[in-house]
Amino acid sequence: MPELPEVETITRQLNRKTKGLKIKKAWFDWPKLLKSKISQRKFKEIIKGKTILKVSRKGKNIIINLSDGWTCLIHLKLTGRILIGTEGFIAKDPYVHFKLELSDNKVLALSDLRKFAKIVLEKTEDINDLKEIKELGIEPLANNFTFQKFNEALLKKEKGVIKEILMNQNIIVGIGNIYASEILWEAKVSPFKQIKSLSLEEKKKIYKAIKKILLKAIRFKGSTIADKMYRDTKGEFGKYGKMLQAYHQEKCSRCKSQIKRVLQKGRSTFYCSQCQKE
DNA sequence: AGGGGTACCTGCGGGC
DNA sequence: TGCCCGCAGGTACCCC
Repeated sequence: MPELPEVETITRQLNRKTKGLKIKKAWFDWPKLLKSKISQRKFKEIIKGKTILKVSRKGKNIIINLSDGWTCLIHLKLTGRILIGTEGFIAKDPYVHFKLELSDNKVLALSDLRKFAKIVLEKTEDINDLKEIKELGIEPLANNFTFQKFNEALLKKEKGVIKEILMNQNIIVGIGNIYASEILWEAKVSPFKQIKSLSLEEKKKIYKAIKKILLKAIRFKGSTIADKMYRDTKGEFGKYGKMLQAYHQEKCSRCKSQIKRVLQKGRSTFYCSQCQKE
């Protein structure tokens, strides 16, 4: 489900609503969610009484810095949600598998229909050595995300098509299946183009589209599409879902041609065959 | 080393 | 109605 705009929205809300609060108790009913080497019992023991110092994002990972040198990492995968509210509000969601009771008597919950989400508890000093963080590519919202940096990142790969490269978290972080299609539509570049065959002009258009699309999607609090799966921490929809130009669309708003759907590496790609010629 | 296939899960909508 | 199939916003791991 969540790509950079959704995770960024959730992270900002989490930081605003839970920074400085204490964790009274941890609860979960799906132990496979914990991917730490730490046991379930130990996890509960460690997290109890910790203060939430800061919540930030690295790629699609939510990073929760705790007191006493501990950090909790959450990845929402396809159907994960973070909800914050009263016990009554949380109880309305049938897929809650993890809860933190907070010192303001609100609950921070992780809901996940498909149970793919994961939680890792690690010493803060070791967090950057985790494989899910260590290998991450460039961050498109960072100040140092210049065209130069983007171009260098693309040079990491000699083979492969642009759509798959945009989704490769080891090259550039945060872009998933929806925004890859949206970015290439905006840039008017074919998703089938081999990385080596891209002109400088095309790479510049993709670079601009990445910044434009991701920032705009964040302004509208992410994309909720027809399945209504994505919600923010209040349970509200992301409004960018209604503004998508390619993903699950019928017609190109620029040239009125049919938007086509094709499988790439098992994932649906949407593109305009007129605007995005190879 | 890196690519392909598959596993991890549940639900929904469409076709027969 | 019911069953089977394909599809879903993402990795992670095994095998060659």
